[in-house]
Amino acid sequence: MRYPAEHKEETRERIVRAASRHFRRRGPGVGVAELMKASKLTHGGFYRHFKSKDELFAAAIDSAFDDNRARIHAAVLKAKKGQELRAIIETYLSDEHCAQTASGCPVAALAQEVGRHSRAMRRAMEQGVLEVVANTAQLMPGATEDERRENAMALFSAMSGSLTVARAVDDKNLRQMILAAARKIFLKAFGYES
Amino acid sequence: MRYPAEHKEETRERIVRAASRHFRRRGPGVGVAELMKASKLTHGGFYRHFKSKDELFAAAIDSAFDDNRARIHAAVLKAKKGQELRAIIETYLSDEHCAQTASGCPVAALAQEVGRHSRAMRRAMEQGVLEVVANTAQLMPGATEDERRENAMALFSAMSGSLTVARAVDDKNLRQMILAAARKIFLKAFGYES
DNA sequence: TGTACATCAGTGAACGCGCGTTCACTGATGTAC
DNA sequence: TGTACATCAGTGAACGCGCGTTCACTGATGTAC
Repeated sequence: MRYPAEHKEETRERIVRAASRHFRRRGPGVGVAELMKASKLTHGGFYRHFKSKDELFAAAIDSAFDDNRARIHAAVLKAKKGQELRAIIETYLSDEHCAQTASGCPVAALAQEVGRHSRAMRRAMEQGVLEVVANTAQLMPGATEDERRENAMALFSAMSGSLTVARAVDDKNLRQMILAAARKIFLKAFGYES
Repeated sequence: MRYPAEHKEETRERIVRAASRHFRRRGPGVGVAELMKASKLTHGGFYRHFKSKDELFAAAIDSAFDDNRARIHAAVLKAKKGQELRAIIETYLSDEHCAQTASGCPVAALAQEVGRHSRAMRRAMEQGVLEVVANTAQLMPGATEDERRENAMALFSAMSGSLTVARAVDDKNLRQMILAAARKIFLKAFGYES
């Protein structure tokens, strides 16, 4: 083989990561040519790496959940003991996360389109959501593991809605008001009386 | 004039209502030809009624918020005294609403795409959201009007996320679990201890 | 060590297709007289 | 009351364009000998 075995795999990864950001910022309608250009390649080479645009889209969702996990993980590490859940809520519903769609949560960016797409997409979304839930359940209130997972599920799905609506409105003050109001009720609902 | 003055306006309304359902079910990508076909018309006549597809899309969002208001209003009317907010939460997060994207909440169906569209779209979404908030604020907990509006804003944005995620996952049981978990935390957060 | 050949990631032109939009036309009905 | 004309919502062919995908080709490098 001409290239070291990792070369092709590295290129693929580069395409997936760039595409993941593009899909989140611009939506699933962004074209293959533009996605390849973002990795300094031309569109013709696309099919050496992916069977179809849909295959890339599914891989991009997975990659986006990696970003999400990293964001949450960083927030938890920085938090004081007992304040981990507060840190997650405040990070997820921060003005920064709201402004950074491209590196942000794939649920808040893509879930509505995924709901209209194929089973494969919905499974990619489902798997990502379940992973987040599994990773954070131990931080949730609840007497049983099931209850903690339910709470994690409810919290993340709900927070994604507040982020989505904040991004969908035109007025900047209203956007911040939505995020602030959401932080307030989630902090209260999850035991942080302010 | 050939037709009674209302004829054209009635046709326009028919197109908007059918398009509103189509956009919610299939996304903003659905074509003009298909939208017109849904009203038993051909695509050529489209521009007698709208300057562009975007103009129809904005009108369709407005129309969708009418459906939303009707759904909420019906739930409130049927509710027992003091249980109005419970009725709203249970209706919005019901399996039925989840299954009926076409007649359902436009925020849960379209807000993510709207966030990527023009100012005009975002304003249509914003206005719809503000109207729901204004219409339901008096049912919310809170000492001041501002507080009640904040709570309404937080509740509706958050519920739309849970509905969106429920629709985006593949597994039917998980879908119902998400809705149930969301109903539980919102009922609790808004004062209905179960 | 040097040379001929094989490999294959990446290139860029080309494809068929469906999109939003335009436009010349139709034909049912209202109006003028 | 009857006839010629004007109106305009709706039709369907056509437009330019960008899309996802295909394909013949390139050229840098690894391998064989």
